[in-house]
Amino acid sequence: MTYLLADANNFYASCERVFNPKLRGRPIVVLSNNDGCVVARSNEAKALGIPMGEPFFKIKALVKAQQVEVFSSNYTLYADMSARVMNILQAHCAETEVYSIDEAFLQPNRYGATLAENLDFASTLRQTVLQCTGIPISVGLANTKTLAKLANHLAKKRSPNGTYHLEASSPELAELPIEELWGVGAAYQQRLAGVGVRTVAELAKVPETWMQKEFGVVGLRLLKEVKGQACYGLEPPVESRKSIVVSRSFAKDVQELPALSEAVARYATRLGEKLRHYEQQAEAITVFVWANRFKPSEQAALQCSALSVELPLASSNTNELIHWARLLVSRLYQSGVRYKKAGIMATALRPQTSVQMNLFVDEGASLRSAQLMQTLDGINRKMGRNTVYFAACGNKPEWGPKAERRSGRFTTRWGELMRV
DNA sequence: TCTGGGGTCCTAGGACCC
DNA sequence: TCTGGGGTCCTAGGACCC
Repeated sequence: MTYLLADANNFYASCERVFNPKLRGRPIVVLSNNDGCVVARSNEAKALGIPMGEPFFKIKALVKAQQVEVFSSNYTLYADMSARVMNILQAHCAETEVYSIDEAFLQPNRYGATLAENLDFASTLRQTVLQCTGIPISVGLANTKTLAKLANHLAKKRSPNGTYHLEASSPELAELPIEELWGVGAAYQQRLAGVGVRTVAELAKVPETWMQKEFGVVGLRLLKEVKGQACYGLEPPVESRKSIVVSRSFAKDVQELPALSEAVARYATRLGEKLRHYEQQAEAITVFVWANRFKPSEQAALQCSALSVELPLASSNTNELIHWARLLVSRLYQSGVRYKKAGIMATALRPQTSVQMNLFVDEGASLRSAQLMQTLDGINRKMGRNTVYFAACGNKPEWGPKAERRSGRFTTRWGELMRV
């Protein structure tokens, strides 16, 4: 069985380039929320030595000197471009697993195809996506997902036509450091380096019993996948999430309870929208607050604190979510702490349709509030997010999000169509 | 001055039960 | 002297991913 991993090259940067041809050949970086960190770089930006995840303020001088093009995240645009790419992949492959916004595992239509035929298929697929969307992708081929990911990495680095094939016996594995492997993060890398395992080929020689003892079933599967034994298949799309989180950093530290409370009310609003969008209700919510970890004076214990509550009745109602969120945040709040970030998480999710009755709850009222939410969502969908919102969310706060360099939402907003 | 956001899975340990 | 054993469920924390 052959797995293909199709992965867009520098996806966010490529999206920006599609709508602005002047950006061709230029260094581009895309920033995270609040214009905080670098989350995507064009090849030219990588060549300038800008690392992934670098705080923006640290590269401002370089950006100016090298005339790097800088963009705030435009997730509306990226999500729409992603859908276009995925549609094409799905149209050409028998089986697909959309793994993230910019990558998908695929299986081609034909069984028993030769390697040459599969490589040819991958190359054609790449051409098609580029032609139809303007997004360049690379395709890795292998008989396990882990090796296909690795092959994709090589396709980007070494292959002129953006495709690459690997197998367990490929000599390249001796040159590839283990941290390039899907499933090896900083902790695994360190522990493996501690016993002298530094390359993928070295990992492949480790006894399975040792691996299982030290790294559990996750480690064992990793090892087997590297040796060419598939442990993971294509996953069907998840029909319901297990948790939903909304969290944001503040553009400025927040020290007062009313401001913190407003922020959490906004996140609760967004959480309600997401829950209703997925037709789910939460049985419990958790509120988090983070002290600014870059201010050494804060007590370490306060870096992140959280409180949860079980809702009396599973809900996706913004009004109720705000009510409980404000209660939790008022109990978490400590004066004198500089808060940098807050968030809210819905857990114990259940489908919206299964109505849980409760003797002490007025059903008529909950029906009316469901209608209110529908109306609210309808207006905000039509007129733009936050056209109508709860007073608890406040107005134009100081801590509010920063996105000073966002490009137009060219494909989803009539008012932001591309100008030529 | 400025440091992202949203997920999943696995494991260990405690509570509880028979 | 000597203090069961095994199962399930839940949660917190750690690891990973993009």
